[in-house]
Amino acid sequence: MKFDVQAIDERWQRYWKEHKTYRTTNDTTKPKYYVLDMFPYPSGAGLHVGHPLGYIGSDIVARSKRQQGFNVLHPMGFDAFGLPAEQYAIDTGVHPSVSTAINTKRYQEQMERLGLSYDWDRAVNTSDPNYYKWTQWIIGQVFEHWYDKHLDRARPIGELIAHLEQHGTEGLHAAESVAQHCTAAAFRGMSAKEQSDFLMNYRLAFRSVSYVNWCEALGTVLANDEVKDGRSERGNHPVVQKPMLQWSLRITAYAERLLQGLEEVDYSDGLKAQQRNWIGRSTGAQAFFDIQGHDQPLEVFTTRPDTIFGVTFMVIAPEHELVEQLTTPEQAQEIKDYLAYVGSRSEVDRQAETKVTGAFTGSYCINPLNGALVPIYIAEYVLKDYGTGAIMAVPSDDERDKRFAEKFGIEIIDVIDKSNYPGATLKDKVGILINSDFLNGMEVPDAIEAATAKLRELGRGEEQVNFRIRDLVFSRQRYWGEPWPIIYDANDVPHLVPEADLPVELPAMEDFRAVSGESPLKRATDWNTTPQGRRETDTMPATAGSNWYYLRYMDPHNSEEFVDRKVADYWQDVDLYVGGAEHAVSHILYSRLIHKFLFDLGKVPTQEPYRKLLNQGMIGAPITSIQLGVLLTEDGQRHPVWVGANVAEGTPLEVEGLGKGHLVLDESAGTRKVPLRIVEESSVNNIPSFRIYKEAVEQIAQDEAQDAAYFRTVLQQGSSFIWEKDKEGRLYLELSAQVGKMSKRYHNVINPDDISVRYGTDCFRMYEMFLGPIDQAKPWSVSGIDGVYRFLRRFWNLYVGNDDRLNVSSVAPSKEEMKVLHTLIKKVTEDIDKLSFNTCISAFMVAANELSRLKCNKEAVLEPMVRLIAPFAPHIAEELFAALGGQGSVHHAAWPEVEEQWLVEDSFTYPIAFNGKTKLTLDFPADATAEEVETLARANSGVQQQLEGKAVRKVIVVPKRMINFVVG
RNA sequence: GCCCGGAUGGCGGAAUAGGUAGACGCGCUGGACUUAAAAUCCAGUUUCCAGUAACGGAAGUACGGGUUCGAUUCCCGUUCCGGGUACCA
Repeated sequence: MKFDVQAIDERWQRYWKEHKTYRTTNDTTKPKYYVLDMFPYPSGAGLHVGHPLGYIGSDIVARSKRQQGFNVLHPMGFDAFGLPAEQYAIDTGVHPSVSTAINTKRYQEQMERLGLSYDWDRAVNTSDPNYYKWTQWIIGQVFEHWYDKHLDRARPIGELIAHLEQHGTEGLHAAESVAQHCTAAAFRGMSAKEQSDFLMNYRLAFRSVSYVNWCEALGTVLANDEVKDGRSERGNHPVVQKPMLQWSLRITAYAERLLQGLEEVDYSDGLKAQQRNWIGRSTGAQAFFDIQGHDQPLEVFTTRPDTIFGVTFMVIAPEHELVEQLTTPEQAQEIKDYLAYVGSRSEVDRQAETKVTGAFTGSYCINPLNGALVPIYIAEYVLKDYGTGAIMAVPSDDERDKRFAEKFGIEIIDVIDKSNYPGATLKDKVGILINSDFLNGMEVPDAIEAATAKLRELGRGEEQVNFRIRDLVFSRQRYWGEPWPIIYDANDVPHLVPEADLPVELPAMEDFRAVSGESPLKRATDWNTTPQGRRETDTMPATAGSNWYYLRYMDPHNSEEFVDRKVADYWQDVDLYVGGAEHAVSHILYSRLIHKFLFDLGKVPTQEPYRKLLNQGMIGAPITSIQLGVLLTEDGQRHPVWVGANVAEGTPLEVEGLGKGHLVLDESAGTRKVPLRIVEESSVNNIPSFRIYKEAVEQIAQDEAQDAAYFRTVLQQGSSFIWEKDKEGRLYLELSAQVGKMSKRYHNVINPDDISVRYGTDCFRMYEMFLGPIDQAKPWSVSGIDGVYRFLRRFWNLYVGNDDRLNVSSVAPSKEEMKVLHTLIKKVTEDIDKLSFNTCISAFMVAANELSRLKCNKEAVLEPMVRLIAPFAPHIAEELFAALGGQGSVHHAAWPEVEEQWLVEDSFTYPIAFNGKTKLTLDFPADATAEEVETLARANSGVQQQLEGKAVRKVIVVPKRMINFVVG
């Protein structure tokens, strides 16, 4: 048996496929364990080395749980709807379903080569009609439900209609977009369209106006990703915020439960904090300010009602519905200009802005507690969707309000005296009220209560809980997504497509461009015209398919239901969910929402989908660039040339054929990305250096890879190369480099394939795990992979002699050998549990080093080690397991048990510290008491030497830890 | 801007109920084996000072403070890097 990693990989991957080694049945007699990876979007660049980091980690857990006797569900699938495939289709004319199928196939092959133990029979694809039928069904159910705040759950819309018909809105406690009131008679008297519009205010999937990035020149809505500095990334056209009628999901109805649910799940504190902040619960008060000369009051939400006597202006969002009415003729131009400015600003820009901007409407409102006249401004720092889109500004107690007041010359009234709280900032809710009438002398918390009570008493406000989270816009004017299963009748009333008619499949189309903001589906008139009426042409966002996919894996072929309740009762929830930190908020939050909704429908047994969550860190790669400079020759000619990144402006240069001159770096100079694949990395005086060699540049001419075509066009931009010579005399150029995200557009995607082929899959797997803690971001580098390869070789040599024959002995192992084995079993078992895979690899290395040193080839030691390494190196483990006579697959063999008897230590090495500094170590019996240890230590000559001439003030002894003499 | 995370030798990292900082691996240096190279094996490798030598001395976990007999670990502040910021997935 040879250590031929390619042959071993191939043999066992074939075996697993043929024997369906990883098939999972819904066998309810075994305890279940569900390990899930976030499924990938199958992009054209293929799998990169960052993907497997999580996949390998979860695979190790899945395999070890399988060996521990669990029925393990470990599936994989594809999040196949999305923007890039559609953009690619627009660019190339290749239908998204075609490119998606190609990419999906490639991803699956790549994953199979990583030896991941997925049950591919359960694979799902969100763009498959058999899958998205159920996405449509679920979202349809969301449409058919409303939220009862009393019972705290979703209820069928029919029950709401019944209530409205009998009682109107009297006694109704429903989650709603705006406060609505009507009597039973009034409701019954409405037309079908009026009733439908009335109900939209309550439906959990509803239509309303929201803002989108509108690009007039492209005639389409753009993703935030496609907008840079208020302009489209493609074509550099202006982008404005435009209101559009869109479908949304009422996630706000579930805000409280999404917050509470965090208590019962095992996510990191940081992640929980991010979710909490996203939900953003705050307690405060609503307050109504009458507007001078208007009937309607201005409603604000404030967390600091106590500061109401310090209100010297009001700010409403530029999109606030009252802006037009409040703008006086004198201020009309100023407001118009400001609105134009705001319209060009993205939300991130608006919130990130440190500069204060705003405009006065010309109107005033009246402080309900002291009757003061307060000017009303609009400003971009107030967001339309947060609270009521209006704030009462207290410049003395809020940083942003203060800057605004200073800029616009508005009065500042101090209302809080913080002199009793040294070091307290404006953010701290502490102090004594001043200049505040009946609140004077109160502490802030009491004043908040008193002010709220006063507002309530006057009928001008009430205590209120507010959430930062906004309803989730769920419409896209795009082709490549699930069509909304909605048909509008002749009265424009939306109706859900009946379950029997699902899925609503995408029509065959060739042109996917959106025109004048309408979905491309609008042009598929054969498809969108039905006897019942016209179809909704908006599609759903990519999150629609991904927020419930973990349920489909449980029962992937069920044609009656998205998942059988009995099957869901068995699998319950995901025990371990592994995926990128970039999904930590939105994806997790949205699937938690859908899960809770399905729980309300009685379709799933649990309140939370993911019991434990692990975010793997991103793997970065160098983004390398070559410098294009200008050679200004003595005759005044300019020649574009490629120069090393280390060559400075003004350096004298000479190029054969062009002549002498010097380097100029001006606006026609710049840098161009170089495909990382053809770059050589080296280090000079321990400083990493990236170079492109002349050979690589010459070879690019025949290179057929995609990035080669790109690079050929780039290289034409320079007429010559200013090569440098390395110590071997090879010609190269120095490149500049920074570490960044692996992405096709940086040409720095590193594929796992080449590495697996060269070193074998097991080496690649162990190397990725050995890089460091799985949850930390790290740069990719292959330096060090040789060390892992050498380890595997050494591990193999414990079993196999130089003659390539199995060489194990049945002789009973020594105590020392058994200690090595059981130390390893203990460490690896514990560390898998802690998801600390890098330290598992180190432990294997330590054990292999020890056993090599001991020249141990005892089967009683080596056989359990094969079962222990199986989750990490599944191919080599199978090979050795079979050679040792194991039956079946090692991946179904039992996990080794720790026998503590081998781990007992007789003595402990104590560090002896003096004033906290360790000076020497001494061995004492492991069972010695603190007093005995101190006596033994004091008797030691080395200790006495240290203590000579010094007074011992205190001795601290922690048995089996350390000893510290405090001297002085 | 706001929210979250991170920072330890030349490099990836190890060690937290606070108790020997640098396990393991890479790289580098020297040696063995070899005609030679590769592979393999052995030794050394935080920095500075001192030294023929030794269980020699000092400093050291991004930076500045604090708590403690003792801090990489806990607390306060700062800097830099990464992720998210609601239509990339």
